[in-house]
Amino acid sequence: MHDDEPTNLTQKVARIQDVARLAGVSTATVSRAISNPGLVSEKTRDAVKTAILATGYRLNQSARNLRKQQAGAVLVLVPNLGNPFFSRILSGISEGFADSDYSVLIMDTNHLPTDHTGLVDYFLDSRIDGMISLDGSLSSDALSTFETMGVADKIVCACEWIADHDLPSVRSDNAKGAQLAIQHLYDLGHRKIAHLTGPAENVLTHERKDAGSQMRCKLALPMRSEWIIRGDFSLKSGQNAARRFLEMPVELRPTAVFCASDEGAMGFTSGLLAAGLDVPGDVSVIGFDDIEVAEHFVPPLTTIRQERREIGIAASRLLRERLGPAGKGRHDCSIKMIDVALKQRGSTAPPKQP
Amino acid sequence: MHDDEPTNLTQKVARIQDVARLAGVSTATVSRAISNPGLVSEKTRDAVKTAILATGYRLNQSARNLRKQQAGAVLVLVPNLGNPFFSRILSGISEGFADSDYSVLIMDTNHLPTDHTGLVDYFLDSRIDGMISLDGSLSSDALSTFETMGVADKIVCACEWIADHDLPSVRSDNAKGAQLAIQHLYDLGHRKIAHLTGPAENVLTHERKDAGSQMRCKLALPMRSEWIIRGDFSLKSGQNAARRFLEMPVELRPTAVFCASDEGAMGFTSGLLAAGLDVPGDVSVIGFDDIEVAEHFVPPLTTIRQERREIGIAASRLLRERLGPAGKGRHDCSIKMIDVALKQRGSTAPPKQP
DNA sequence: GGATGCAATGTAATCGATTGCATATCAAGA
DNA sequence: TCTTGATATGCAATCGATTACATTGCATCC
Repeated sequence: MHDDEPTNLTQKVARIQDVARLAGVSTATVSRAISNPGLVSEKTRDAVKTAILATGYRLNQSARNLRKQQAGAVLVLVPNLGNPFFSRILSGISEGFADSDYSVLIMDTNHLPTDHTGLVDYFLDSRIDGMISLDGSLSSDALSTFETMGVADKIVCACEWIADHDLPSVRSDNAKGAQLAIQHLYDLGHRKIAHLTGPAENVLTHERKDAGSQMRCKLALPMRSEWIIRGDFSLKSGQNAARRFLEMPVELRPTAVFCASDEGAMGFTSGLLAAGLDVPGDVSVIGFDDIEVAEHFVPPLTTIRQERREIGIAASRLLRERLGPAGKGRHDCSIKMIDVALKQRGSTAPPKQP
Repeated sequence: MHDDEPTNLTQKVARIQDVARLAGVSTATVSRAISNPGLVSEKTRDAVKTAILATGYRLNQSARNLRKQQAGAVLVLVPNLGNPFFSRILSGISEGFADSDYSVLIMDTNHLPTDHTGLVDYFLDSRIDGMISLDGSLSSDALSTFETMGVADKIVCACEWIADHDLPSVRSDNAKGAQLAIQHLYDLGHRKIAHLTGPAENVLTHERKDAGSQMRCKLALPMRSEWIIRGDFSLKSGQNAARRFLEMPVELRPTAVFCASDEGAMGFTSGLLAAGLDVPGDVSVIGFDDIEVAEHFVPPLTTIRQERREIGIAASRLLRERLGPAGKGRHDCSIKMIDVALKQRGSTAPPKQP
């Protein structure tokens, strides 16, 4: 009695029929006026436009999707939503799809069964048309399932990519980033430079470590195996690394550390500070990523900036190309490289005794 | 020539027709066997099951959605995806919908036009059936638009809620959290306790501040206006607060600070440490949220734990109830309160001179 | 004037599942 | 034997848009 509103129930939303009737044309014309305006005369187009406004018509996506045999959605796979590194990429992706008819689904692979084979069901159930994976650790099983089901060409990678598979991908110029980092430390006068790596199986880990090593080699810098400290991108692994660092005999300690991630760099720095060392006074630390907190860290973190929003936008563009009518038979392994830059802040300085 | 696979093109995916033919029944029966098994005899059910397996049939969600006049998706609004606080809630929500036919869309309100009125289009375009808002700052305009379009009863709030509107919501027991925090500091011997607030217009800010003040009042603790420091939940605002703290004459400085967020607490702590003070030696700091990094912070942060995954799960449950056939006419303003707990770690200790 | 071609529009089939209504079957009760 | 009712199933309309194909109108050219 107090919340019966029959008005809302009887007043159905307008369908394309209603628009057509009001505009004095057929539904086909209305449909064309909406999604292929070039095919309709200007007069008719206007009539349709007015009718749409008058009826408050809104296109029913479900109906369109059924007829067009599409899902109207894409899925984004994130290794860990709790990692703030991914947020900007996600917003870039959202932005990239904002002017499209695609909805963007986001899923955390952390909370998925480790066998990602089930993801193919999303395609098969026509829930998604395409996929962007920020996770380079998709199982090989999953990949081959995608291939046999013929959906592999609707997947693009961003940030991380999948070794031994030629999915198109968008990535930062990790090698250049590592070079910039080493070069920066070198220019400050550092000669004993350590590296805190990412997790063992990660593609980024190798890319950054190898490029860094090559650079040190090129600059004829000394290298010691203890100076490669295993980490996993996390704050905690950075703290562990600090412990390892402090265990080294003082004369063997590096004067600077290039960390494969900002979180690792921050954890490492915290660990050193807690032990009474000064950053950058005693040790210079440089990170990788330039996440939001990096510049608010104490000391503000020198790091390699990844243009995360750019990556997201580029990935969405890439996927949209592939999903569009043009990009059917494409199997070229395109790689879109996004530039990186050194952000010099307070965590790096010349060494005490050069 | 090298990647022509006509097999994949001709071999259409099975439709319900194909299953029906193979099982020797009508499509109606197949449909019922799938979504309302009780209506079908066991023998038929088995036959259908075998036929589904044999054909590799997968239900086409678009078709079902069109017929059932639903979108098969829900939208989650997040104030800021870059804030790791939300990740667990999101995974709780995902989990809550995992066994349903709903897809979960995630959207960052940060990157949306500030007038959220446009969100109603998602309903109108039949792209979503419901919405969970983690953002308490939805505009009043948007809310009334939702109401006039009759979709307000398909929205639930989580974490934050919307003042002056009676949307159902799931939230932590913020008042209890504030009380626990103050009580903890009191038990340690602190009498001069400051509070670092959240952003001014936020519902959580008021809830936590007011409950904290009441508690201090109840414990007959002194209160000074400088001891309420405005913040905005962010790391940076915590650092600013540290600056404010250090400007106070030493004799007026509180011995403990209850921060309305972990990020704020961490920023505040960094600021103090950078100035040479010790935490908890000189000042005890307690946060709110228990985000992942809290326990890896140096010192490990004492905080009020919110069961974020629980919140997400409860919110999804609440929304599913509302979307189900039963929950149509419900307009009760249900509030589901999730319990909080004190996590005692290393950032709080008895004051120096009690 | 008639053929030709293009532009604009209409007709109606189609996408694939769901479901109201009708029907068939069978057991129990009168 | 004939109802009656319950159970299981089938028929066919339906959801709302898209689009292949057909048609119309009109300008152009020989």
